[in-house]
Amino acid sequence: MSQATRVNPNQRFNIHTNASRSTFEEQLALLQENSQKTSERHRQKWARPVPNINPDFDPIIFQQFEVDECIDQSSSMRSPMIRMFGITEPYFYIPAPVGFKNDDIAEFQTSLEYLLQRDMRSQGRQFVSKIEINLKETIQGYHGNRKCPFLKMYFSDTKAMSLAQAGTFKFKDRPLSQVTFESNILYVLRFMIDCKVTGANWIEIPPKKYRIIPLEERDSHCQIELVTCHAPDGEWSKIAPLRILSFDIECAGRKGIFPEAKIDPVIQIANMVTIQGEDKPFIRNVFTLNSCAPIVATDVIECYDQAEMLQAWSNFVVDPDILIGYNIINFDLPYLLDRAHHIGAKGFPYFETRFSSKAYGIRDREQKEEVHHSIITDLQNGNDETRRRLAIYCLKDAYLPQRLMDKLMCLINYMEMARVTGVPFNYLLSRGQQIKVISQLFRKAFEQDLVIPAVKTEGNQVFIAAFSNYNVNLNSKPYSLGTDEQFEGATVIEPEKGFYNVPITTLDFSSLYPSIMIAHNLCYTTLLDNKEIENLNLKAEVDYITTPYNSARFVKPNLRKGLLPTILEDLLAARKKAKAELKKEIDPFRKAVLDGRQLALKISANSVYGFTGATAGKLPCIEISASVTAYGRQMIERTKQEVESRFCIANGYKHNAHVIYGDTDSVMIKFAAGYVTEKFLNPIKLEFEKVYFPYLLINKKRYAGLYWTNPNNWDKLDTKGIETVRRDNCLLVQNVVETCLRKILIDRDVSGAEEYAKKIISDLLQNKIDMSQLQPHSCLAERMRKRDPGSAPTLGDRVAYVIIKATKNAPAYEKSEDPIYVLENNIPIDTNYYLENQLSKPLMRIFEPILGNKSNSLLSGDHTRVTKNTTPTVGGLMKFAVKTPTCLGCKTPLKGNDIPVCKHCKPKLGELFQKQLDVVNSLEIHFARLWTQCQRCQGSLHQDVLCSSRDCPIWYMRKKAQKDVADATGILERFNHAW
DNA sequence: CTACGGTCCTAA
DNA sequence: TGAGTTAGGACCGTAG
Repeated sequence: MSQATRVNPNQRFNIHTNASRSTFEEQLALLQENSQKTSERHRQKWARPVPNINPDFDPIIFQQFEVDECIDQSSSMRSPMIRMFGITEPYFYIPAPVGFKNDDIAEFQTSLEYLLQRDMRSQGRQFVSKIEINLKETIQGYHGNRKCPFLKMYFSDTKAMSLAQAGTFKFKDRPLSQVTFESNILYVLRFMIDCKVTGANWIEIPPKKYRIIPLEERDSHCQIELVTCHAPDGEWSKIAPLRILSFDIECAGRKGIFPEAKIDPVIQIANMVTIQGEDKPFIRNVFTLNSCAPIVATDVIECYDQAEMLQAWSNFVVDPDILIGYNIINFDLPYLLDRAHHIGAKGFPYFETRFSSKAYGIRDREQKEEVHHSIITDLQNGNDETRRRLAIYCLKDAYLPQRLMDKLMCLINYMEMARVTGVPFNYLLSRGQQIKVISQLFRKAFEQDLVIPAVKTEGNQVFIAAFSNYNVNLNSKPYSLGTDEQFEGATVIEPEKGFYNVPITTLDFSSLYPSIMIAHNLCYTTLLDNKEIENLNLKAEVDYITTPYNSARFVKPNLRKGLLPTILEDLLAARKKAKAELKKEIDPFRKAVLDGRQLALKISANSVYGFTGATAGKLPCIEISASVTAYGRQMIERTKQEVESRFCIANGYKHNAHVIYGDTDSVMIKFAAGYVTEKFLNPIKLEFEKVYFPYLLINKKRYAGLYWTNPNNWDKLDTKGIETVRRDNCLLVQNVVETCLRKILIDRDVSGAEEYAKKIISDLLQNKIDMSQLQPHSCLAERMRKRDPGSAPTLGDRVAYVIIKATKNAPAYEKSEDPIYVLENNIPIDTNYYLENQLSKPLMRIFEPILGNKSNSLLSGDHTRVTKNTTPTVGGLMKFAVKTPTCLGCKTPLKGNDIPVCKHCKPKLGELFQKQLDVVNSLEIHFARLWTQCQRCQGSLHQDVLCSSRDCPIWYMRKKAQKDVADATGILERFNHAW
């Protein structure tokens, strides 16, 4: 097939896209009245070439990204339809009653149909399409590999199906099994599994198997009957040239009030469209309300009416595959939709159906540099030059190449995940981990004629499906796990805390839990109970194993190879393959794809264990998960023993090995004092792949060390669980701890680290630490700071705050204050609080193992006795205290602000004036420098600074510098009264 | 003052 | 058709 016949992925929206394209063109004519040239350029750029394909000769090949479910309105059946793929009918299974024959189907179907029509309150329609008998096996438990008859029941719609599966079945007045099979799987996923479609794979529709639907028939039935689904390997692991629309909006908020869609207009929308794989955007434009001066390499679309602008934009957004932008899910998109609704802009319904109903997105907590709301309005209300400045700002937010690249890599990882697990792309964003395991489980089960029960949970007790065909107790049997109980997890070896200035060897099991499941054949399909052991006359150790968890028993692979072990083997093998290919690959983009793939495979393998242990989940099996962890505990314990008993002086080695720590699947080993000899290295060469040297072991799950994988260079500073990797600490703590660790572990300079820590403490007590460093820096705080109408923090949100001085033992809520307020009102920060409550403990934890008792001097030395230039305060009353003016020479209180000095200091007036002038000058220089820095960050030296991001450290410094200048100038002015 | 439970985040 | 697991440190507020 030729390149020309390959169709863009969005061809899947044939019906809708064509429809919108016609209105798009209509509305373009409208737009042209305003800006003919520009819109013409747009149309040419945006519109995907309508491919000239002939259904008789050309196949359609595309990478599908979305599979969804809708009702086919045109069909008299109102059939459910998977868009672009065709029609499939939902179904589920129940075990057939004993003795059920093909002849019984008609009678059964009639009775079921009757019940459904009654319950659906619809007499004329047929709900049960078909019932057939299939030989299947339940996934739950080993039953001697016997297949049994199941009734596969097809329905005309999903609602009827869910009604049927919730009801009680009867046949010839005998109640049937309450347990249904495969009735609780998402319809879309069901379809994909049955058709062997995986997320983001390539679909090929051969010639003559489709037809191009004329516009006037665009709602009619899709005629595609046969498609080829390419498994995502080799050639078909490629990625379609996606169109990525990156955009940003600006709203004209009222002064000091967060913009609300009902009131405040959208004034600009900047857009960039990039094709994946190309480094420059091929469309760069900005829609502006009112006139706007030209911008280089950018189409400026001037609109003179709010509704017109929104319409023009919604028409512009015909066909992107991916939308990105700062917080567009939570702010930009909802705002646009609300606004369009409010002002009655036309053309949004289409837009709405595509982007609002399924609003899902990759969580994006980046901080946008904000233009202050009041400034936006001023710029908007200015002339076309000021609006141009705003537009440039808006464009800058829409396009950041690095961000684009990051998002793309992220996208690739997701895509690989979709392909590996088989779920549609959007599930990865909107669903959890379970669905991925379910998808794989159903796929593999399908191949082996296994059916999966829809388990019912009652409280915390999970009931296994039980039914007559297997002669298992018809009354459901609860798991051995009682209500509220948790199963035991992994072992964490008690750490021998301390600083190790010797190489610490680490051994770890790769993919421990998956390997355990494979090695011991742990699976739903291999789990045994007493009854089956008796029935099938199975022999312990010969036919089955008993795990260390409550004597759970599983048959050996020769009787039946478990489904989970098969899935895991496939995943691990695929990962091995991906890693091998990754090693050979040179092209960076394909490298990233492969890396994403191997990562996806690893995560997939690891989440199988979690799935079996999810008591509130779809198919929990504590026998499996608890056996896995029980084996794991045995293994780590044994590893410790083996290492210590084998590598010891008694066995002819030079040193005794000693396990100083271990967690779940790893052990850290110290080989006595000093170095490790060559002779000793040899026999366990492979295991020396990873070494920490030096190594600081602080506590369980808390350590840091220099990580080596080859003897010549260290790879990285690895820190686990320490403040540096935790997001709930303020920046000051993170930075200090990080720097101290680097100095100690990399530079091996303990005293340098001490000095550094002392300097920081001294700076802190002298108020020299910038405020942005003192704010809690958790992701919750960021979430709270998101642009959010009404902007009042909801319960549970964390607010940006700093701790200020208040009366001793004042409750925390009296001591915390908004940083902006603090800055503007000169409220003293409680530096001691930060030292005692935030900095001291983390620092002590690091220095204590190295310095012992000496480390106390860090917190009590001379550096802590600096003069504190803060005003003493009395709680909240401080706000009302009137500051008494003092003499600028000797600080004696004065009667009024009119004079600068007392009479004793009057002779020094000139000298004091000069001094103050110097102060003002140097502060102004400092301020100017920060100003320039902000301008540089903004990308231009010729404009005012618009940024007021609360996260930017420079911003706080600048704000503080500005205030310092103002204060110093105020003092200077007092001299005016003297002459 | 300590003990304890709740919250948050991380290790694996 | 809502949700992977357990172990565990650090911190905070409160009960006693």
